[in-house]
Amino acid sequence: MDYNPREIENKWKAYWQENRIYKVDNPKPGQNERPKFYVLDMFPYPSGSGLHVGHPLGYIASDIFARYKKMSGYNVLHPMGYDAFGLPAEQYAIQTGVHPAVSTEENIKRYRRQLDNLGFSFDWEREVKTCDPSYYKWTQWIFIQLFEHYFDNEAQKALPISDLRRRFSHEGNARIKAASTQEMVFSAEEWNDMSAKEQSEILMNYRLAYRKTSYVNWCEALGTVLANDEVKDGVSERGGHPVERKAMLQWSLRITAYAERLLNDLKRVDWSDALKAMQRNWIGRSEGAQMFFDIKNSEEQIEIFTTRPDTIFGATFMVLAPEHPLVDALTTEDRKAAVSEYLDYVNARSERERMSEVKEVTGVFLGAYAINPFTQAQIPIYIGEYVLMDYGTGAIMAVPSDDERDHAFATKFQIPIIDVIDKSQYPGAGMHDKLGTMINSEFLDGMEVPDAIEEMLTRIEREDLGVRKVNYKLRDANYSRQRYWGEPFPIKYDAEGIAYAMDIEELPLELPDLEDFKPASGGKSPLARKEEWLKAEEGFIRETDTMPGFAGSSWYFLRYMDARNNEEFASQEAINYWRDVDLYVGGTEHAVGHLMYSRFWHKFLYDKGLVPTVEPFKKLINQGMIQGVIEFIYLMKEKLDGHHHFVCTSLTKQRGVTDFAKIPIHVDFVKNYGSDKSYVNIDSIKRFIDWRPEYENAIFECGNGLYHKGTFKSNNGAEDNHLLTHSETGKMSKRYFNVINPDDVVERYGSDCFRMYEMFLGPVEQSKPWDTKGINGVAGFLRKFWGLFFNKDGQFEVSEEEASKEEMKILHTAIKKIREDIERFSFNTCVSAFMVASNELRKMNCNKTEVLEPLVKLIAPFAPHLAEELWFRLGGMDTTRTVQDAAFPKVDEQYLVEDSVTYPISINGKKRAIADFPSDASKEDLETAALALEDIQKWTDGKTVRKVIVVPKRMINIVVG
RNA sequence: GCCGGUGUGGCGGAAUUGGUAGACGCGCUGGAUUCAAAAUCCAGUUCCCGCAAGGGAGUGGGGGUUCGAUUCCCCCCGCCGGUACCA
Repeated sequence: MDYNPREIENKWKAYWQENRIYKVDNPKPGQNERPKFYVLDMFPYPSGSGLHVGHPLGYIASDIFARYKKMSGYNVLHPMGYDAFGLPAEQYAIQTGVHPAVSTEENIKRYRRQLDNLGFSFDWEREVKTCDPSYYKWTQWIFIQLFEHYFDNEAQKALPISDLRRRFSHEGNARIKAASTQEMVFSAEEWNDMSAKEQSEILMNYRLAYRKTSYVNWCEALGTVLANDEVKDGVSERGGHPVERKAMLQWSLRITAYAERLLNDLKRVDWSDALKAMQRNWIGRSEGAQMFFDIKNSEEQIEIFTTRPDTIFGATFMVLAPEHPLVDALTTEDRKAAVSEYLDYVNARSERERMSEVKEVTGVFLGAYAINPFTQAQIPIYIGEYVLMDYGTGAIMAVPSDDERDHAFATKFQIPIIDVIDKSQYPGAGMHDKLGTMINSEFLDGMEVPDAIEEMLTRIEREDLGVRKVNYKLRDANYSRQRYWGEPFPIKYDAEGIAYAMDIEELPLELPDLEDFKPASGGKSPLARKEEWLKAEEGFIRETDTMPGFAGSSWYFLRYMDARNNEEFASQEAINYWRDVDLYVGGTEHAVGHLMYSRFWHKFLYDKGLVPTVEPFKKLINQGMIQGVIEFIYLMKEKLDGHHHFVCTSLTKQRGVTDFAKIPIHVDFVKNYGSDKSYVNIDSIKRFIDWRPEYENAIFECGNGLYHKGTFKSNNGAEDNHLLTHSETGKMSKRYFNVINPDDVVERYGSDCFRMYEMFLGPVEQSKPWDTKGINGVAGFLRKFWGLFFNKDGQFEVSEEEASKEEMKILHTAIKKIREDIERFSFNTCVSAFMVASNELRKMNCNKTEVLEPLVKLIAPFAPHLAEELWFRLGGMDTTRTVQDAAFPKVDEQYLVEDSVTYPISINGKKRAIADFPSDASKEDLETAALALEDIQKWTDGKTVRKVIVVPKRMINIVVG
């Protein structure tokens, strides 16, 4: 029988499903001797366009690994679900009126069908959907826990708000070191005298989930605020809409409290350096001093943060952020008009403009002066755009001699510049390098910069001018979205506006039905229009914002451990069994968003004693993107015989020619596709236009001259009906005719072939283009592999004869290679090893069970359907339900022992001969034998052999002079 | 700018601790089969010189360490990703 993937794949998919082959149990303690292994994929957002060919890359890799681990004796958790709340479904609802729940459910069905098509070993009985009330009940529950806890900086962990309340009433807050929004000091009496409202406002400063007015990223087009990681280059990551700064009352999560732990614990995880670097960057730790500057004729002080206290003798002015609270108070009468004009200018500028015009220096003098605490000099105070309100203290001491921005500012406003560091000893050092010798700095003169920094920090603390301080770029995470399709906050407000968490018994707070999904007026969520829902309880109103996309995804990996639990987010028994994710596979786009929030939530749950591990994801692999190949033709306009012709050109920018058209061409019309000689001819362009008439204009009517349809000239001027095409690698997109739908590939080649081909493309972590033709190689391999089990008449026929030593060597070489390569996630070389083994066995006409049976087990993680069919035919099903229950083959080293070794023999490092020598030959024997070779004597004749290097089983190198 | 990654045939890529550079696959060339095509099979395929035997060059460029470097070190260049008034 010929290899017919469709037939066998459908058969075994049905069998797996019926027999619940991939169901995974949570064993009772002591019940299951097998060690656990948790393999997780980042769950997808079920978008309307379905799964594309790049998605499955990571899923296939993790599926292979999961199956391999299972066959190696592990109890493997390998679940899948959907990140199902999100903006696209809501925007689709606004456009079409289709309820997000409906479209999301449809998309999920489609995703499921596509995933099933690829033969994954997911345990679907553990499926989670973040939009399901039985799931988001626990998202809400975790939010309440965050609301009910604060972060104690001494204990370096989260503690209950009730503890804090108790301590306040006994001792005030002077001795409490906790992460807080605003710093203030009160005594126990003061606390006890406060109204409930005042107390609640103070507690808000401490809660890990808290509400405050802050400048947020407001996106008018999306009608919602966005988190920092959802904004890229001043526009929204989704949709690319402009984002502006706006002060709003918002929920936030105090992730900054965990900054130090998030940074330090990166040491404990096995992630790529690139990813760790991204997280480190995002956290952005810097050490320095927080210090106060007095102001001339004022009681106020300006608090600044600096990493370079050593340069303070060069601080000749100060700059505040335009939003700084002291701006108004410090502005003198005569400067009011100028300052107000500047503030108008700043407010009118979008985030985008501010970012794109970074180089331009703007600012205005407030009229006030600060006192440099070390020189006692009066230095002018400015406001300027380049100082950001939400980093440090929103104010800086400016040292124009050692900071490019301060320098530019000082130059523009003609402020004195005092050199304080002599860098002449460090010719390569830049302005920001902490190198040099102090000058013009009184007691620091002559000191090296690092020593001067330390000396200043000590003095600042001793003289009570400030304190050592660690600052982070990481900001608290904005947690409110003015949207419908997200988790409602389990929060209600009383008449005074005090926020209360709902009781756990009341959860989930379900999202009510709506007909109209447009945002409500005043930048509010559409939920604000749903009055009966809003005022569900006497005297209380609900929060109308919903939670952001990262809420549900910050803990889903824990839910899989016990996905159907209605009493807890997951039972302690389940969590203590599965513990953490051993292997996590997903894209880099979540490097600072999801991966940071999940770690934060996990650490919080760890503080609460609810999870046993400090980090949720032990090892992480980022799969690369699968790109498309885009074939373009370039047509250049040229006047010939009074007509304009389009002329093919390989150099689009030659001779300053700008009047050309760059047309993407469907690969079906390209000859020699993928090579540098690929071309289209006129006939195929005509066919192309028949097929896509809208392209006729693009091809024949760019420019406005006359032209001859179908007359082309090649690059060298000769008449030709060929047009060279140019390939580029880029995004898969409909407009480039290069989108590959996995379903189509599976339809034609089968899912085993698709799986193996995606792996064969290259290293999982690398981005690479999809090459439509390359798949034939893998398809051919699978046919040949299948053919090993069948005779010339197409009958299944294997032999029980004992396999030869050589055949066993082929098998065990493959086992060794494939085991090692799976362990290091090198799946492309695994496929290659299968090809080598199968080619060699085919040459030997080997059909011995002794070789083929282990080979079937070996390929089972990669091509599960094919393996299952062959396993069944070999009779393996008599002992196991499925090949997945069989043990993954082990290497028997005895078959890998060689009698002889082929040695390359080099003269002065250049290979000159190859010879076989016994593998147990001594170094001396090898040397003698090598020197005796005819091919070698030719090179040594008349020369002195100075040295012979013999590396047993590797090579021999002869040095002659 | 800063941080990280990466650079190997016509193409995707392999070379795991410094030890035969180019595994495996695509593409291409030639042959077999066929009325023909597809498919399949066989052989070849880094580049240059040469009928061949053989020789030379070669892993972005330059230098270094070494008997020996794709691999280690220094400098430079290109590409990809992240980030950017972060004080």
